[in-house]
Amino acid sequence: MSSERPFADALNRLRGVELRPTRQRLALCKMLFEHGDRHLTAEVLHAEAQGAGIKVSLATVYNTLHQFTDAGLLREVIVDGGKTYFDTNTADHHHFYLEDECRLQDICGDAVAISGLPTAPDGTEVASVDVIVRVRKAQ
Amino acid sequence: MSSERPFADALNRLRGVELRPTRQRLALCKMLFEHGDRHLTAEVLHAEAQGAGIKVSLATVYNTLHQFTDAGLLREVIVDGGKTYFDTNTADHHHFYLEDECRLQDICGDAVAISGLPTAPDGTEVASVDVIVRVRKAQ
DNA sequence: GTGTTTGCAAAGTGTTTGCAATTTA
DNA sequence: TAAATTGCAAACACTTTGCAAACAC
Repeated sequence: MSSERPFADALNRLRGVELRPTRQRLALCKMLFEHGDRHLTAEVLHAEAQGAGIKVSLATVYNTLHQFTDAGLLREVIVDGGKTYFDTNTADHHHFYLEDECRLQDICGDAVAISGLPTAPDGTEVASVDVIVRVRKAQ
Repeated sequence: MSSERPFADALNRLRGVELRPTRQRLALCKMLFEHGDRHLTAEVLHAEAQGAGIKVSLATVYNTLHQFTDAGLLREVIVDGGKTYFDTNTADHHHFYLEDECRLQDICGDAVAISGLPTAPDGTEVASVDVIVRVRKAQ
């Protein structure tokens, strides 16, 4: 969620993770976090930036999304080969994947419990548990 | 699991789903189902076939894997952008994903229970519920 | 000024496709 | 022989990379 000072918010967010607030990063940060939780691909964010008259190259969008992910501002979600979604919600939660629309929808993590999982294979530890509920148009 | 007549098994399997038992399909079917549950990419299966002296093109491996998947002999697993794994276990189950090795390991579905999932979004129905436990080398 | 970031275009990866030649029934 | 299948090479979608020019501090 964002306050009513999107530029100041974006600036603070970047400062918080020690990324230089360049024009491109500020603009992308603003678009990403201004309107609640979002699930975007690099291409979609790039198109959105173009549409808003912001000059950013696709390569920079990719770089920025990965920097934000490394900094913990975003989370990557893999549901569909050959496409990467970036989720602005970094809290513990799961996803519906609407196959017909190639769209993600959050499932709040608090309500969901998974029981009966075996312990991680020898020598490994759990990094994350992802639940993806694939749904499609009811027949 | 397979009997001790891998060629006969492969033949029966193909007949069961009404796919012509061509030399390539027979060979791939045999490799896939002869040795218990496997998680393979097209490239790996292709390399394995080459190694065994079987002449198959990569394109045919892709086609065949998709035909087998459509026929219900295989299941696709997506865990890693830009790579598709095919799982010879079509029973309801989940996966560990060993990130360091890019390798999948089955989690039997019987033991695992997921509670608290909300109902599918309006107008949709659940196609599948995939749980992926990402693990990495314990530090 | 110095080091960081950007944009472009090229390269990379995994996958799909069109079509002539081959194989299966 | 008719229809299905194969293999090749080209095309494809998405992503990453190298490097010179532009920018932030």
